[in-house]
Parts: sequence; structure tokens; C-alpha cells
Amino acid sequence: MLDRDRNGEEDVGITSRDVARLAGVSQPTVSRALRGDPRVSEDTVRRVRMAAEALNYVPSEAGRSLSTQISHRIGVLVTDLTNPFYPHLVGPLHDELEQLGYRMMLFTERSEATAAAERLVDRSIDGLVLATSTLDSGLPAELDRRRLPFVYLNREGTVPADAVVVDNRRGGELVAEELVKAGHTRIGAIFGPDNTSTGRDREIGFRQGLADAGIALRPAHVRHGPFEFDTGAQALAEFLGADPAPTAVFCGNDVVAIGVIDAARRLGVGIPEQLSVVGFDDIPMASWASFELSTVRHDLDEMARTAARLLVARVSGDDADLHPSGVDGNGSAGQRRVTLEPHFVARRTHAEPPQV
Amino acid sequence: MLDRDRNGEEDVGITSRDVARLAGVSQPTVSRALRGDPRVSEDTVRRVRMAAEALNYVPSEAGRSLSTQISHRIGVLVTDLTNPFYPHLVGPLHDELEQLGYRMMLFTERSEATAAAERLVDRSIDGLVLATSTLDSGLPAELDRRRLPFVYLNREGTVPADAVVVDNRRGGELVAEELVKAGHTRIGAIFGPDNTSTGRDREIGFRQGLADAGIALRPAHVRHGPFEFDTGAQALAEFLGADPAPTAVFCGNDVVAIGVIDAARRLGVGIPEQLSVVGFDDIPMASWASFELSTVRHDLDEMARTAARLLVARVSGDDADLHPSGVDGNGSAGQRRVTLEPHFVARRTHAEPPQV
DNA sequence: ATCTAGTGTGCATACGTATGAAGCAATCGG
DNA sequence: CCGATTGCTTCATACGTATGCACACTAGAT
Repeated sequence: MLDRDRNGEEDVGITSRDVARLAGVSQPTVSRALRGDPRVSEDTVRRVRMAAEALNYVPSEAGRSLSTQISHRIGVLVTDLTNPFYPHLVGPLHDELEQLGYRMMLFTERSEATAAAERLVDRSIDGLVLATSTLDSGLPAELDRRRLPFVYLNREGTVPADAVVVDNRRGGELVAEELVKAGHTRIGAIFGPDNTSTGRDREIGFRQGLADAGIALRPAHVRHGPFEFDTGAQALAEFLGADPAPTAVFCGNDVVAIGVIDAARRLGVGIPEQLSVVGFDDIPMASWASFELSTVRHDLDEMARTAARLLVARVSGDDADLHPSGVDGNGSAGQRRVTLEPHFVARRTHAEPPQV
Repeated sequence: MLDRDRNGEEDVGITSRDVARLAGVSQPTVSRALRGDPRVSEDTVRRVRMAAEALNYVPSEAGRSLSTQISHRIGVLVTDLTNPFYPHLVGPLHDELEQLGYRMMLFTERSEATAAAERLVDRSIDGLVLATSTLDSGLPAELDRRRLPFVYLNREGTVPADAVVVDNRRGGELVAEELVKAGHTRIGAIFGPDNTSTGRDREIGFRQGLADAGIALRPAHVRHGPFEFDTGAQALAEFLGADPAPTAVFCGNDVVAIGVIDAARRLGVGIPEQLSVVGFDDIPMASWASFELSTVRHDLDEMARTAARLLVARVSGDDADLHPSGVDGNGSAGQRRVTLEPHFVARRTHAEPPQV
């Protein structure tokens, strides 16, 4: 028996009316007193507080939501939780949202698009973080029509909205520069999906960076695929069959790169002696001794938290504290776009090309 | 301009009254028609459906929740999302809950215990999945007092409730048997926290299994710590300083084991030549070529999904479909307890002890 | 003593949906 | 031809909180 209620009664279904009765005031006064309305006298506040405490009163979120039309819930839409990348967005998102007084509802896009959209616009969330990839769906347009505020996180779409992204083109360039500097000429790439801004921009930047050095990607050394472990594992096998094989591979993100490294380990391919591998994101796993992945770092945690702040500011109509470091100077009433700077991180998966 | 509404009006704030007006019926009739109440005539249903479609009506979840006292939301409480273990619970949980018509709210226990508890019992969720470790907190008791149904997932607590767990003792025994069979006598262990049933039971089983072979764990070869990567990394360093050092280490779960392997790689310790390492859970990462971790497998996916089903059955008062394979025969009205069978999976991180 | 300003509380009602009960019309049996 | 039954719909209201407005009461000014 842990600390039971002294009188053995249950604290279930206690409403503000019960508190009001006990405190000898009206229900609205309870509401005001507990919400800190300055018009309520100190004495009354004290009585109400005591009554609420005695009854173990917790305001009903449903009642509050219906009355205020504010749910204090934010949805987060991701592609696939078991992909090692997403937790590093979802974790910080959760923490920042909680700190801002919002709860997090989690959705994955696996569900039928139409049915899922229904559930998103039933006013049970105040806003939505889009961290998913399939932005070519009609979802953003639908959200726009329903006036449900949303923010792009690590992605961008055609429908205008707040967005927090890395400078993916610059990141791609950085990798190209490093590989060229190391002396590679036969370079391959495993880009992300075409229908993601992330995949597309990294590709553009990478190709541009190579072009600046007079290098072109051979089609046989290029793959596209989802940002998954298996994408990397499979692409490596295919590259090894190419003649000539590439001496370096740029991967759409770290998860893909780790898929490559893992497959290389299985196939006995020495990294970086036989093949240089570079990722993108610098998730914690990239720095494990097992991988020591050279990659492009950006502040994932800050990116997620910024997205949360942008969205909450928009949802709450409070545009004051919208200026974390890195915000574009675009202070207009329109969309905000935060771009984080990428940095190359040299670890142990890239080196000079093998001497033939 | 994607498909705009033909008349340019917005579908925001449409209520059942608007639908009723357009369909020429009363608001309650709209509610009944859309919910499939058999008392509504076919003709009326058709008219209401058309009106709802024309207005792009989506019922307000807040209104529905308030009226029915059912939120169709289930909370999931985890310790830390960025721990590679949890996504493998949260992912399947989300999918199963969605399939059952429930939405998922995600909470982490990082927040202040008291404040967090408040948010859990404000009737904004119908039930809670406890996948977190600190069950010695007062939370389960508080949930009990508030009559908020919950289920233990991969954990058990003192407050009676539905639970889905692996047979952790048996799992610990299995590992002990394997290590003994391989010829190890100087065996170490990195157990989970004392205040988790998971950590405790695996320890009990492991010690029992060793005792059956007449082997005891030396205190210098034993560590306890959270189920995290760093726990394993740090413990390995300490074990290497012991004299004699253990020739095999059982880890509280795979994440810890991978921490050990990673640290071994950094320190140049050969696995399994110099040290055997065994984990627990068989998360997908364990089978990566980079680790090839010998471990104890159980069906994580099924475990999570079963927890979701148990909880939803209890929440919805529907105890019918409560019999997935593996359920204990305990068909009484009390708590249900599902125990999954563990199996040893031999990969490449365990072998005979090194010849001295 | 009367009027004004200010302070604190209660009243009425909104928010959107669901549901028991009552009403109404049509059909049926006697 | 009337009462009973059935089928469909509306009425009234509940759910729990928040808030505009009216009202009561106190204190200070004239």
C-alpha cells in the first residue's frame, strides 16, 4: 500500500464544479483562480488552491481544448521510427515541445495517406512538424487549406511554410571538395530520393563541386534510394561489380553510409584503403569507433528545436522569441526559413585513392 | 495552385451543424448518420454524406472526446528515444495502435516526475504504455488511483497491471549455459539497473545458470548501469584493468553489448578471440556485419504489438480478442501477463576462452 | 448623504459532439 | 375507424472549461 488517499476516495472524475463547491465559490472562479487571473483576490485563490489540492483536481484537457480551441498538442510526422536517423529529430522535438508547454503526437506516414490526413486535421493538434520525405503528396496543400500551421523540418516543399534546413548544397560541395582534394577522380554517389529537397540539394551541390574540378559522375557510379541502411548495403555490392569501380562514395546521409561500411566489412572491402566513404548529418553513431565516419556535421538537435520553436510561435501567435542564432534576416510577416551551416568532419573513412 | 476548392471557400471550422443545415436535417441526425447508427434511413444517410463531403467536414476530436469521455489516444512513456533500443518498441506500438484506431502520444521521463504525471492524468489519453525503466517512482500507483489503465512493456512493477515481458530469467540462464559450454570460467557481466525488473531478472537467471555449473561471478567482474551504449564502453575499460580480466561478458542488453564491442575495437581488443560478448534483445543492429552479436532473441515487434492490444482491449472494455499466441492461460478478469520465450542466437562475438 | 470608480464574483453561454427520451408520421391489426 | 406498433427524426441536454458581461460591494470624493 503506497500512500493511499487518507479517506480512501478516488480522485477520478473530479471537475472544477467539485472544487468550486468545496471552496464555496462558483465554477468560473475556480477556472480563473487556477489560471492566475489577476482579478481574483488572493484570499479566494488560496481557498481554491487548497480545495483543488484536497480533491487532487486536474483540469480536463478535453474541456479546455473545446473551450479555447487550443489543444496544446503538436503532431510530428516521420517516415519510419526504426530508421536510426529519426530518433535524433524526434527526441529533441519532444523535449523542446514539452518545454514550450506542448505535447507531442507521433505519426508515421505508413498509413493510408487519405485516412491519415483526416486524423491530422480534426483539430486535435495545433500544428504539425513535417519531418517526412514524401512531400510530393498533397498533404501540405491540404494542411494549408485547413489552415493547420506546419513547419518543414530537414525538408522543404512547394507549399510555402516555415522551414528549418541545412544548407544541403553547400554540404554537398564540401564533400566534393574534400574528395577531390584527396585525389579521387572515379567518384560514386548514393543520393537520396528525387522527391526530397534534402536528397536533391545534396546531389546538386555535390555535382557542382565536382564539376568545378572538372569531374563528372559516371551513371554507373550513381544510385538513388531511400535514406536507409539497406540502400547503402545494396549499392555497394553493385558498385563493386562496376568496371572501373569508384574509389570514393558520397552517401545521401549517415545511415546510408553506415550501410555501405557494414556491407564493406562483410565483403572484405577495406575502408578507406580500397574505398573512401563519406556521409551526411553526423548522427552520434557516425563517431562510434566501429565506423569513424567522415561526414558533414550540422546541429541536428538545434535544428529540431528550432523547428519546434518556429511552429509554436506561429501556433500561439507569439512572434516575439523567433530569433535563434542562424535565422535569416527575413523578418517579414511571411514564412521564416532557418538555414544551418554544414561543416565537414574528417574521420577515418576517407583517404587518398588506392594506388593501382 | 493545387486543387483549390471550387468556390474558393475554406474548410475551416465546419461543424456538424453546418452539415445539418445543408442536408436539411438536425445536428444529432448528422452525428448518427455519419457514425452509422442503424436508425437513420438510407436516404438521410446519403444526403448527410453528400453534405459532409461538400463541406469537407471532419468531426472535431475535442467535441467528441468531451462527449464520449474517450480520447482514442494512448500515451507511450519511454526513457530516452535516442537510445537505439526504444524505436523498436515505439515503432510497432505506433503501427498497432493506429490499426486499432488509436493515436499515439509520446512522453519521455526526462521531465519532472510530478509535472509529467499531471499531464498524464488530465484525461487526454485513455491509457498508457509504460516502457520506461524507473518503475520505482510513484507513477503506477498514481495511475492506479486515477483509474488510468496502463500496461507494462518489457518491464514489471509492483502495482498490478497487464504486462508483456520476455522470460528474462530464462534468457539469462541461456546465456550462462552457452558461456559455460564454451569453456569460460572467468565470466563478467554488465547488468541493467537494479530498479528494473528487466535488469534484475536477467541477473538472477544468469547467476543461477552459472551457479548450476559451479561458477560464481567475482565482484570485480560485475557492473550495473543504465541500458546505454556508454555503460558498455566504460565497463569494458574497467574490466581490462582487472587482474585477472574476464574472458567473457554478458551484457544487460544489446545496446550495452554494442558499446562494449565498439570500445573493444577502439582499444584493440579482439572479439571474440580475447573476449566473448553476449547481448540481449536481438535488435536489428545486432545482426549487422559490423557487430555480428551473439545475443538472446525475442520478438520485440510482437511484444510491443501485444502490449498495444492488451491495453486497447482493457481501455475499450472489449476483452474478446485478447488471445494472441503466447498468452498465459490466465483467463480470469484480473491482470493479463504475456511472457515471450527467449532463444539464444549464436553469431560471432562469443567463442572459447583464449588459451593462456 | 450621494455619486463615482474600482474590485471581485457570479451568471449565462460558447465550444462541438453524442445520446436518452420524446415526438411525429405511417403502417398495421382488430 | 381507432389504438397500437414501428421507423425515423428532433428536442433537450450532458460533457468540462473559459470568458464577456452584469452585478454587488467597498472605498473615496464631493
